[in-house]
Amino acid sequence: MPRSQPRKRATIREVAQATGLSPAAVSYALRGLQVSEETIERVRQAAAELGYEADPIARALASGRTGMIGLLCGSLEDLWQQSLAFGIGRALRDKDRYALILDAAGDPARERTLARQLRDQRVDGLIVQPVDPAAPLWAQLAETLPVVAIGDALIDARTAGEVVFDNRRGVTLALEYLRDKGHRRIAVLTPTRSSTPDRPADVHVIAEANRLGLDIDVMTAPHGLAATTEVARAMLSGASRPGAAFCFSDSIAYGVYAAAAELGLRVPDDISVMGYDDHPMSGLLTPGLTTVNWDIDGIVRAAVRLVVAAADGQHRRRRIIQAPELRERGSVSRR
Amino acid sequence: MPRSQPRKRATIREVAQATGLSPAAVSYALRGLQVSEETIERVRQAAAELGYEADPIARALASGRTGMIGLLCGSLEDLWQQSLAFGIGRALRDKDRYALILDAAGDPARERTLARQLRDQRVDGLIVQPVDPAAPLWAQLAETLPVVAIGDALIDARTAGEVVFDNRRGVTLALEYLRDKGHRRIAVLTPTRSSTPDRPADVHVIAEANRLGLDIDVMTAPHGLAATTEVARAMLSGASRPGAAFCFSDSIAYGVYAAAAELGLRVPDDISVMGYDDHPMSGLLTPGLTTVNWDIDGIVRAAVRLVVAAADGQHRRRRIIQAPELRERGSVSRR
DNA sequence: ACGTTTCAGTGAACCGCTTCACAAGGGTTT
DNA sequence: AAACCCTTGTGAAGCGGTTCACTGAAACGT
Repeated sequence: MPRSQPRKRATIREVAQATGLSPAAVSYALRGLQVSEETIERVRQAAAELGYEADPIARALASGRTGMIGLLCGSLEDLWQQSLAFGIGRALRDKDRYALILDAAGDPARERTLARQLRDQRVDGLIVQPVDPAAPLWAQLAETLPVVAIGDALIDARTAGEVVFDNRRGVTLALEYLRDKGHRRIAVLTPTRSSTPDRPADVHVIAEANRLGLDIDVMTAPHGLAATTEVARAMLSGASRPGAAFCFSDSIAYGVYAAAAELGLRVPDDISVMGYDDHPMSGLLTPGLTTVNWDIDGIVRAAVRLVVAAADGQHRRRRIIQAPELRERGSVSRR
Repeated sequence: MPRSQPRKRATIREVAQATGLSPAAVSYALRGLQVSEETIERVRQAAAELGYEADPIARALASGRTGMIGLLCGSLEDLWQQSLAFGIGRALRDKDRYALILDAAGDPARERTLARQLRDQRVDGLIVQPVDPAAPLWAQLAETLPVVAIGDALIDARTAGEVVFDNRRGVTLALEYLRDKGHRRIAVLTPTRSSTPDRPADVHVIAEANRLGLDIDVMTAPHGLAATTEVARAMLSGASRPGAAFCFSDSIAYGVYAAAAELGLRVPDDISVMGYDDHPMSGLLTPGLTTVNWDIDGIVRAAVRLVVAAADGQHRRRRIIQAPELRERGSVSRR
């Protein structure tokens, strides 16, 4: 049947008419509630014939739920976070839910705006990897909406769950490894964050460095390969080049590789590099990037499980701690 | 002011009450329509005081528009497509619009379902990188919704615009390059697609190979580094290893690198590799991946410009052809 | 035989905004 | 002064579902 005009969609009222039922009955029937098996079948039939499918927007307005889960990423410029977002999107889809993915781009103000927007969009739950975990907004949101935080778990609120990176452990792993390899002077490259300069991970770095008697020099790198490369270039061509660079994400480490290549320096002979994340590409570089591995699949599963459970009304409120592992490849030399 | 209860949001009626206007007037005022400057100001004031913000869902239901753009990706497992999706998301945000990103995961059936869902979500426009460009669905959708296609531009419909990859040219570039390097026996690795086996790019490969007198062997690789590596491993350890592998995406080429490393083969000495896309990581590998570069920023800008223009009612209906460039690095050896 | 419970289904209000048709008032034209 | 327009604003009807309070009939217990 050719359909010259984009015929208007069938509404619930038309299905009601076709079946001789009330719209209410149809509404119930389609959700398998309240009505007899027989009616359900009859309604299904009619709906199929009319090509009826409930309008998600109208449904959202009336019921206050959308079936969507908001995903607010810290910065999608980071490749690992891209993978994470993609993984969560896929895991949600497997649970018949959809992710509304937004990117705070490292900006706390934007993060707040987007979080509100997500709430206004009536997402049934929110997974957030907060740029600013200390924002009071999270507590506010968590009162009305299941919020699952991924990260340093500093959200001081009744979240529906938290997937916590044991960054203290991750940092210890990395720094002890570097120390054991004989490194003392270490550049630490952390992602730029407009606010929250005293992010726990950074704090751990400083504390651990003190404990281990390391001489660290913290510098921040904006997101994006080009920007990171620039920072790395400055670090590498400075008067006194450190022996090792500890990068707070594999993406940043990639920038160090790029800068080193430009300057004709070799990894790890001229500069040792450590990453943090373990992105799939890290194993492909030459030399392979030695890094701190977080079980990304585990994180994805945990976050999705928590948020979906909470959205379905089962209160779990669990805190799942992610333990890191050192993934030794070849980017750190003995000194 | 402490807010123990998550006080209900203000509605337009309350703003109307506060200003002594009708809800209609408030609605107009907030959008700067129909009413006097003075009233607009007064309404703005009151809205700010009440913390009023229009409910996007109600607005969508009443007006039929959401401000969102749907983005339907072919397969987000591909790193280049991840970058593309991320880029489009960011570009849209810069235009005060939001992307609803969905992933067809290479499955035409899923693609159709998701496309319909996007339409039902009342997206104002749709950017799609179709898995199955021949599906009649596109024509249907395009009648009621601005659709911008990215890819081989085979969508036979009144799209709002198309960003076309000149794959013929890209393939020619790659294969001529390989021929000039003295390669004759070439493995071609293309992404698995459940349907549309005669994708134009593949067709071009065959045609060009014939023209150039190359001996090609086409094999398909599922998405994902692990799966790709497996296919590459089979290719590399087969009885008669080809001299070069032409991979239809950089992601696939990464799999070849991985497999080669596993098998102790060197790129390019034991196997030459060519990619297609030019993902940022390709320059960081050792050796750098020689590939066909598509201007990803240009694609992002073009797609976003077209879809936003169409969503705003300006009919452009342009077809923008993307010309590829050969990016020579070190993964192909002279034979 | 009668009151009570359960089941299947109904009607209407509502979710919060937009938009259409129309009206009141003031300014211009003829 | 009548006729016309423009501007600013109103009232009410949607948009397409959900949900609450309720009804009529059948089933049940005694």
